[in-house]
Amino acid sequence: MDNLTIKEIALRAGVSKSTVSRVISGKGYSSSGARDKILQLIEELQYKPNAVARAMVSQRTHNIGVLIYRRHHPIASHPFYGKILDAILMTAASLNYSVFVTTDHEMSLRSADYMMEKRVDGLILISRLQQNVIDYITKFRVPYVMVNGSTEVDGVIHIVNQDEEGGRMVAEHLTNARHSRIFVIAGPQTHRSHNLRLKGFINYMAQIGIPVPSFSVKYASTSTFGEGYELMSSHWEQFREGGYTSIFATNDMIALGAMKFLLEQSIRIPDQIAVVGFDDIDFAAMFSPSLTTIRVDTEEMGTQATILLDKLIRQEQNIENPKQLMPKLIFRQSTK
Amino acid sequence: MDNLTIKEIALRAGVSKSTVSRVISGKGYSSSGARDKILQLIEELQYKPNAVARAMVSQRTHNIGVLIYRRHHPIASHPFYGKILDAILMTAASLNYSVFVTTDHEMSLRSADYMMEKRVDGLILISRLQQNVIDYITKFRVPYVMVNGSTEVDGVIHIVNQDEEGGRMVAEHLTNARHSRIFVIAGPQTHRSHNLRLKGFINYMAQIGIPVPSFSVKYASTSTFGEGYELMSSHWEQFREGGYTSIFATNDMIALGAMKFLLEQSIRIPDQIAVVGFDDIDFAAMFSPSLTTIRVDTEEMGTQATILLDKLIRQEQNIENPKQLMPKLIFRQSTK
DNA sequence: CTGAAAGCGCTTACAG
DNA sequence: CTGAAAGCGCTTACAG
Repeated sequence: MDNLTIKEIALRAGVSKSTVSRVISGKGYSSSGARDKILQLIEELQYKPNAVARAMVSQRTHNIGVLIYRRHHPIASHPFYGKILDAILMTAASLNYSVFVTTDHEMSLRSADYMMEKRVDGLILISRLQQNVIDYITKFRVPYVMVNGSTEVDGVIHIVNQDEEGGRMVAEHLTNARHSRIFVIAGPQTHRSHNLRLKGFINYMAQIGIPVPSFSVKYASTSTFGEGYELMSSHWEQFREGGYTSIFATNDMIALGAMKFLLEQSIRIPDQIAVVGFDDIDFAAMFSPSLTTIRVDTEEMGTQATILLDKLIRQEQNIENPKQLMPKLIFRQSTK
Repeated sequence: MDNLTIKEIALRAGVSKSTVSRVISGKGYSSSGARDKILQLIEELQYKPNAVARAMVSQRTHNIGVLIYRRHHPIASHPFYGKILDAILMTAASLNYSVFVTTDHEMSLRSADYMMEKRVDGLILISRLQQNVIDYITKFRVPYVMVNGSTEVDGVIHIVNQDEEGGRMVAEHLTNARHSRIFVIAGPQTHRSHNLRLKGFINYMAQIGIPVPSFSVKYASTSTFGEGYELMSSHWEQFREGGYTSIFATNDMIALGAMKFLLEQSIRIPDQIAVVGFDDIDFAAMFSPSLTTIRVDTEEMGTQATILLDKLIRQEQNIENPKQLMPKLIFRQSTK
């Protein structure tokens, strides 16, 4: 059995390819006699229209590409970006798109190149995309949306969390619980979200008259578990002498790394030290003690991104830039 | 600027489309004069060949599809399958394939359908695919490989871990540390890996004369953290009265859930109870205490799968069925 | 209601 | 070394 084409169906049904095409698409007229026979043949022979040929003529592939940039290894399996990807996958399926997933470590233009050749209908760019990539993609006039990117680009749909507000929430939560000596571990400040989370936190503290001294803030070069552990370990002396009673880390991975170190020192959390993270990755709830954190609605991010991209692709008018997502405090054992 | 095609390049270079096509592909002759001019034009105009048109004529899309089945939500972000996916993504890129990622909750044929229409060059099927899906895919003669599937199908390349051997390793590790009262929490036995892990464990115990009584084995209906926690909680009385000194769970998620419960009861791990999991997901090392487990080489699984699929696609002769991957004991705090 | 023809953007023999 | 022609599997006006 060779590739089954519309031609074969037409032959067997004793009609022309045009007629077959019409009944498949449901557009244009067809006699019920022809229709029944063709439909039956399709069922019987399990004919599937060739999407490649369709894309060729319609100039629409019904494919979208997801480009995720991460310097380090885990990508799809990343506890935060993976969630966004999952939501994209679900939503894309419901809108009848297939999705190409591409990861890029070097942020070379190579992965973008692929997408251009494949002629995807649109692109979702996740995480810290560099300007040259954005320029490049723009040049090809492919519709795209950004999710949790590091930069704001004019006129580009960019789906982000209200990170500054989240930072404020942390400060509020901790100070309400009478903490005033708070140690901060901040992720890479080149990334929009880490930067704003820290900013929101610091501003609130200043406002209520408990300014955060700069020596209380340590900067991590990567937002990883290992880095959280290391930073906590290397500043342990300073921490004890400083009389800190709590820690805010600008993401859960860093917070969890720090907690691991504390637990190994037999510190009781939250009795001796309270800890707050940010993101609400799955592990945050599973860790023991579970981690109080600020939930970022990753599902909504992925869903929104896909829906908006679809609108862009269909050239819908008046697409409004999405509102920034509102984060939410998740109160767990680490501050209870 | 409209879509830039080979026709436009030919026009500007003052040659025919055939010639342009030849210099792009590098096949066939071309005068260096023509070549230089064409190459320059391509560079200047940033021409990208349309992959859809290419696929149309070559009957090769250079796309592969990854089909992951999970009954419950997390898919790409799954700590185990996500890792396999990452490895596939990396390897596929190096072999010049783009990858469609599809997830399916209902294991309907719908997602398989998409793949057939898109005419992917091949498919990677992950996790518990049902027979009807396999039959369906087989009918379309699309090359495919299975990874960590639940069933063995004759003549199908199936990449799996030596789970039975892994189960044996756990038994050996625990008994070497003088544990004889071992409580077992086993994941769904319909899944090949959970089944074999348990089997390997039980057989070894029987061999060395410490048979595992059936009341010491509890079955989880899903292999999740929540289920591990619940099972531990609901059998806590029995556990204490049984004088157990250790736990083996057939995957890390279950083990971690059980540990979380134990820690909440202020049990000291491993002093009072030792715990061993299986998989070595990232979180196993991060948990406090870190979890002793059997590492499954997910990276190798994904890499192998992709390489073998590529061979299948290129119709290479004598492709040998891959050896089952050897697992490895990772000795951590939970049994130290 | 239906068929012939042209075309989507490429590649691949085949002449020259 | 190069160009004209046919074809990959569809869809879409356009006649009839």
